[in-house]
Amino acid sequence: MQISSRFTLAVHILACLDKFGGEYKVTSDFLAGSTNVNPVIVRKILGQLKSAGLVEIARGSGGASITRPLGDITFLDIYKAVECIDNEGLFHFHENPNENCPVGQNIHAVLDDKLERVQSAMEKELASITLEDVKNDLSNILNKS
Amino acid sequence: MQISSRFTLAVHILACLDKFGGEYKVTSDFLAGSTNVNPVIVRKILGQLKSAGLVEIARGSGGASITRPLGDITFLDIYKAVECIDNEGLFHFHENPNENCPVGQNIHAVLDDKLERVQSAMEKELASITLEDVKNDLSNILNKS
DNA sequence: TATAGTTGTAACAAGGATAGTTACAACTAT
DNA sequence: ATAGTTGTAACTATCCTTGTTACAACTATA
Repeated sequence: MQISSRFTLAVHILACLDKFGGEYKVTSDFLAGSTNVNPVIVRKILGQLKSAGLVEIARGSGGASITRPLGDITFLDIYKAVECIDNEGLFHFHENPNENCPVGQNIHAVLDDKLERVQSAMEKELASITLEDVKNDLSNILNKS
Repeated sequence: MQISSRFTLAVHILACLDKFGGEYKVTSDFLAGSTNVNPVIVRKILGQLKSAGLVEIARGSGGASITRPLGDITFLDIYKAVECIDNEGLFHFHENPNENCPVGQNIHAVLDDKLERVQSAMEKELASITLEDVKNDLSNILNKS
């Protein structure tokens, strides 16, 4: 099971908003062109980013833009915005282990803290990367060529 | 998107193999009873654990057992055994970003090392937990009651 | 050797998520 | 008033997960 492409798509979109925001009006059609993804999908993701407060979108006239300094937007912010695992954790438990079995009765309690540690490790790393890093690395590549 | 319940199920199964292995013949039906999951699903997971060298299964007569000391089986071993992400990484990329766009052309190169870091952080944590930990924590709970 | 219990696997179905697409009302700068 | 854009509903195809039935292959043991 993989994390959906909405995440990389969202990063791609945000990178475009930064890169082209000054020069062009960045609409869902514009972004659909760069990502090669359907404009409606782009709008859905933009909507999620907006709900998370990461972008604002001009109704009617069109065009989106980033609301915060790039260094203040982490991959964790983006991940949480587009990946709908609100109350659920990263791991999916089998539903109804047998309460009459000493293992089945306690497996949840035994695993919960361990799975929590794994999820935290992942989120900590996600939180250590910002859009600023993406911008810098992209600039380096573009300047070389 | 969540990691499938095959993972927690596999840990549950391995915990049962250790707990009941001396006393009972632990068959897929037995395990289906503790996990409350269909015996065919149990057999599939046992098959994956066998392919990974973590268990051996008695054909014909029935019953499975763990092949290694519990401290030598990490959550990462189990994760890799049951989660089929062989060549693919944890993150799923959108397929065909526009090669004519400076962002689309380089987004993959820019993100790859960052996503790799996230995946490594998660796997490192998975590798730090063993079935020995599960056994100990389970014992502690059972002794208290 | 015949039997009974078990494994391995195929085949199918239901359910949920992803991703694509069309369509259209609502909105707003010009 | 218009033209371009957003937000959203509705529908589809596809994939993955999980559950289920069915049955051939296997082996301990009676």
